[in-house]
Amino acid sequence: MTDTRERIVSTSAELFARQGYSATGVKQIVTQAQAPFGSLYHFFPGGKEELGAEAIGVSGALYEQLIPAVFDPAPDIVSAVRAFFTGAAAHVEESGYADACPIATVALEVSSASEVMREACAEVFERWIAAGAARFAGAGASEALARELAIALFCALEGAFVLARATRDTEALHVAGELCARAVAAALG
Amino acid sequence: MTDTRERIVSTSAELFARQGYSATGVKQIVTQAQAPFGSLYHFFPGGKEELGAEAIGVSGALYEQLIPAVFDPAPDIVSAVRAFFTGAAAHVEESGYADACPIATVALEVSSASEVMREACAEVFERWIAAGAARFAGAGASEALARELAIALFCALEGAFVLARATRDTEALHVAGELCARAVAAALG
DNA sequence: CCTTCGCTAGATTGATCGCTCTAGCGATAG
DNA sequence: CTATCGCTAGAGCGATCAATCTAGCGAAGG
Repeated sequence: MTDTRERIVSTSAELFARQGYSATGVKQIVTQAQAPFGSLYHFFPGGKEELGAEAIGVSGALYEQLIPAVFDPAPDIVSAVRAFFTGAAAHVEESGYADACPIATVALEVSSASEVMREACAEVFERWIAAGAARFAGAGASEALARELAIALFCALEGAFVLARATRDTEALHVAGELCARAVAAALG
Repeated sequence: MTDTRERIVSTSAELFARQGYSATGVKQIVTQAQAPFGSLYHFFPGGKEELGAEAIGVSGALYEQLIPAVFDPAPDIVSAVRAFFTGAAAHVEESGYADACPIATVALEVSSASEVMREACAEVFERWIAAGAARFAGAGASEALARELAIALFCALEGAFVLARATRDTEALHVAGELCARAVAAALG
């Protein structure tokens, strides 16, 4: 029954994404995960911090799958970029502006508080950017340009998420997506 | 002696910016502000939430002043955009990656938890974007384009802040700034 | 059968949470 | 002088925090 451990991690990932790290209590996690309290500290002797770092990693791996899921079926890379933002906008709106980036909230919170958590977030972000850069490199960009485009796309998306959640409006996602699509077209056209 | 009230607000703004809303306790605020505990609830009967909303407003007004401070002395608007990002990068690095956007962390945290706080954050963001749009409109952009550019710039900056704080690296700020500068030049050139 | 051990189960710890309460200071007003 | 009132001052409230503790369940191995 490693089922319990998995349930704790995925519930943590969900709660951290919606409420942040500090606002989520370990008691809330085990309750919602329907897991015994003792199990949490059996699987994660390092406590909330160790659990948090793993939850970030799981969330990161899960969201990284969105890249091939959106880019593979797209006719070209510019369409893919556009589809990524419109898809994100739809998902944010459908969740009632609760689910945007599953890492960003925690990343900002722990940046000056927990080195372990900060590094976990940084690793996820780096992986996302590397995966994005690989796409742009595959579309003909030099290695340096591909990384720059991936970083720019990441920044536009994360920033738009912040604005979307605060204002309850997907306008920023559409504006940022359109601008990114045009920038990619200009750089690779 | 309205000095005490002011000290509570500015200390709150500082702590919320660095640690986030949930992780900052009211006791920590009054201790650091060297204010009596009772004064907090005298000035803010609504408690932490009322104080938080005001602190966000103060932070927002303070940071809005950076727009004229950077754009006014710049020779042209493209240089101003570039200077804004390099200035932000320098400030983030100097503070040991503690001070980036004073609102974003809180905005993400409270988005699904406190409507009062969420609206306070949204108002600040809207004000920033309106101020930015006014600059672009003054440089010849149509009203619609000016707003789009301001939103894009906001998103790029906020996203770069997220990445910078997580990775302890200003690369994203420089990449995003350069891309924004080029986008503005292309749109207004 | 019995021992071992991974895991469950939750009571309990001290600390801290946001907040309420009473008491009293000090300046102003009558 | 006394009364009023804005503000200071902090003790103390119940609740909740992350974390530790002991106790025991149940399947696997001998």
